Amino acid sequence: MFEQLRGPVQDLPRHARIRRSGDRVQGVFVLLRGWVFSSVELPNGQRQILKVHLPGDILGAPSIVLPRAMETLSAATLVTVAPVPLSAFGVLQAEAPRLMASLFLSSQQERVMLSDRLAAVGRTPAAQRFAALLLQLHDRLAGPATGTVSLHVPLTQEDFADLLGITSVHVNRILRQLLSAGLILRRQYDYTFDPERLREFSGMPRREWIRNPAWLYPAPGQA
Amino acid sequence: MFEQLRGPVQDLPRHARIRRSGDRVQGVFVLLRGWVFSSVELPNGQRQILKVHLPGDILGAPSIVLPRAMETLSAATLVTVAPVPLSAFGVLQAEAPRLMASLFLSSQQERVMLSDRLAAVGRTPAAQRFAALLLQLHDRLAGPATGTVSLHVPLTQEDFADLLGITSVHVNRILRQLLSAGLILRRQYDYTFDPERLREFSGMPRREWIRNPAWLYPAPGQA
DNA sequence: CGAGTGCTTGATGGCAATCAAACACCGTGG
DNA sequence: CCACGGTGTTTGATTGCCATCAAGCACTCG
Repeated sequence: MFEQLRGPVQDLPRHARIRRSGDRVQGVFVLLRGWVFSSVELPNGQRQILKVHLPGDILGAPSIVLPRAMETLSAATLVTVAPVPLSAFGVLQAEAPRLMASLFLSSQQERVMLSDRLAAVGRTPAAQRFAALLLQLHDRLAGPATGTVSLHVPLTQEDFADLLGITSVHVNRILRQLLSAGLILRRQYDYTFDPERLREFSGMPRREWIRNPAWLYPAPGQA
Repeated sequence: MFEQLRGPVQDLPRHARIRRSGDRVQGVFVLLRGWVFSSVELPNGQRQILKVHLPGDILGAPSIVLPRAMETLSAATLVTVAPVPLSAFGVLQAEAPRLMASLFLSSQQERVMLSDRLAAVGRTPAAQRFAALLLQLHDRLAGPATGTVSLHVPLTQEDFADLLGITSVHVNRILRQLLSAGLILRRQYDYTFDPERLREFSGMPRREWIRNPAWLYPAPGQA
């Protein structure tokens, strides 16, 4: 559906700004390839990364209720994105109400993830948040798994710092702490760990998601 | 619309749990009177309050994508609430697509507010977050104002602590710091301050909201 | 009038920030 | 070919925000 409504595809290098905080909101973007950060910049020059977006994600949706964008969208890797104008939502709303309901649901899912982050940043030490971040990335990239897993995470320690709400110096100390505790292994940007042990350490609950709620898909096959 | 779909009204005393984290999700609630906290509980027994809900708010919406509730809903004051079953969303989706789109928008607004909180908790000292909290409550209760304003906030310092992600002891020290700096006045649970000065101190941007986006309400009067 | 709740203040300690300085790696240009 | 700046990583020393522990006070309520 979005494919018909979206604009021309663009390739952008790492560190490129797809949209800056404060820009007039023209619409949203669809991420087709690569990783994108959505972040907030603070008056003192620091930034807090709100979310790492993976391919398939819709970028910049929260700002559709604002005249000027709240978040900066920046390319964490080489990326491919496509713009989607605001008018697309008008089309969806009129012609695909069920898809609109499904967008509503996915934004609730985003609220759950943001809430978990808020609780973690407010209440748990940085080492546990780092563990939780690795786990969450693995879940989103590969789904639940058992036994030791490997994960390629093309993020610098500076990126981790902005995600976790700490400094890059401290990221390094924590990483070293997890390495010497044997909780993770690392070679370059490849991380290896046991999800079970890491989850226990992180203290984060495992979340199950309802994919097709009964109220939206009344009886399988009738749709 | 919700009035037709909701269940019987209930009155609950302060500290009552409307729904506990982990409960099976039956639906959402509408808050008719009083203040309600939605909070997450952590393994170590601490809690992080995600949001203070004011009358008119929908409670527990994020958990509709989960089999078991993520947030605990607890009464901050004497409250009146009414349950809304999940099936109500099916009715809305089928019969009131525009209302569904409007729910989608308000959940984006919640994402913006959560994002601001996340950035604040991750990146700013507690005194500034306290200032931001007072401002946000004032904006939601009374709308933008100029000159000195007064605000009744029926929250204990323990409540503030769980909202800000600090301890109640530290809330007290920060409150005293703001008082002696002349940024706020307080008598009992009534706070008086100058929004301009407090906003400058807090470092939070002022947010404008789009109420009726063109794509949802194409031409004023046609709807 | 004792128990509970909420507020206040002091002393001490820890997690993480800040400041500082190397080191490795890489692409560029003289 | 090597010098060079830029980016990213690593480690040490010091500082500061906030947690923790502790204790006292005010107020309300059964």
